[in-house]
Amino acid sequence: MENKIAVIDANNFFVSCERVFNPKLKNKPVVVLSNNDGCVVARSNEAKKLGIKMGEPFFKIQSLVKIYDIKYFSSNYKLYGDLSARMMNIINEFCPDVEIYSIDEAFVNLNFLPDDKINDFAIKLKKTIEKWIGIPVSIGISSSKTLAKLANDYAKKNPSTNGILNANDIENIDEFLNKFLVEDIWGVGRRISTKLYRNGIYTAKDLKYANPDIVDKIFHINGLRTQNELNGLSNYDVIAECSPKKSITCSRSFGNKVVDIEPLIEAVSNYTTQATLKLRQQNSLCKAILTFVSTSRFIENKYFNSDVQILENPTNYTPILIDKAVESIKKMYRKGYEYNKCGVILLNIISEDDYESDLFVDDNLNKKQNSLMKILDKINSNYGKNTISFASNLSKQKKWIMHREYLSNEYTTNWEQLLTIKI
DNA sequence: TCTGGGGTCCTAGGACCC
DNA sequence: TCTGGGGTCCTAGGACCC
Repeated sequence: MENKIAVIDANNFFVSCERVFNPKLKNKPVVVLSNNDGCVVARSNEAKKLGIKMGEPFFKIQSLVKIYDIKYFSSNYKLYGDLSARMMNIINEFCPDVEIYSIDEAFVNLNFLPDDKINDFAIKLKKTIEKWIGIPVSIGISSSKTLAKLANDYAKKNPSTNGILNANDIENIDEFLNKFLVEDIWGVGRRISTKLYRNGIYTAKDLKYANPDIVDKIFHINGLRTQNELNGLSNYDVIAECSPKKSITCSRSFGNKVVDIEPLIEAVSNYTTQATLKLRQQNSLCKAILTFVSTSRFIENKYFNSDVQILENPTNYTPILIDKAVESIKKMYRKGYEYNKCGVILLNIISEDDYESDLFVDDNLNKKQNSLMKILDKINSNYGKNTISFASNLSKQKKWIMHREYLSNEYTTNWEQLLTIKI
């Protein structure tokens, strides 16, 4: 029996989320912007047709926005995160093994179904998601993740499929693969594509039959895996358990340029607070913290620096990590630059359970710190983020805070805003 | 004026050891 | 003073994903 993997992927997810609570946006060109309203990160099909590219700076499309009356929104991650969770719950009700791959995408294992039930099952799943939460999805099915992604891609772009394609049903799979350039394949980016083209490998079909030695030379082990997957041999399993993060990043571009050290310290303290909360939520400790500062990439007077601090003992205690990050900022800060971004990355993450306390660690102190953090997390989760926060996070004029001028309401997580919906 | 954020995996090369 | 080769660990950087 053939292996059966499906990938379920929301169409233009952020835009679709905005449309759920604002039906007037239907059939109109809509874009969603990145933090600070900088770039376009999601586009409706109508906006795609106008030639707006993924990642395009918003200021560059101003004239298009006016001419075509394009609607635009800041990223509303609370709303998108909530709708994503609902979508994943529905998928989970249908399938035992679900791998949540990204905010809008999941791989599922369909081997529990007989072959002749697959298509009806996919239709039902798609309809249920659309009916219950109003998000349109596409479904691709095949014997490997890579082929399922191609099937999904095709289903999304070709209305005749009704948004679902089971590649296991395709009679002439080579003909199908010949429709895709190598750069359309999951795991093949721009750099590798260029090298493949230079070697005469243009389409997915070409890569399927390419000389493995050449593939290995330019694309290494991952290339060979992708090649296997194109041949229908699954090299990437559906991994249902969500594994703890191996690194946790928190960084933002600033709303305004920053030249003094104080706002940098304030921002980095804030980001460290957010990152350590995530660390505690997955019951982990980290052994190191990397802090970085940078100016814009697009100006002459550039500066980038990063600094790693190894911790004496693994920890998830916010004050210790803030101290380290602030120390790094002080070390890296240079006068005369216009900073536009800083951030922290928690590294060498281990599970709390795996940490056997060191002979020299004051175990009592550890326990006190732990319970203090738990109380703080609880209060902040019950009474709102930043009900209690750290001294270095407090300031009246947060110059660095990001702009989100065109934010929609948090309809699903804030009931007061729910009442403002106009139908 | 205005150009995102958060991840993972792999490789090459250096340091070190025997 | 000369100096091989293999193994391991670590880190920086590259490439990719959404």
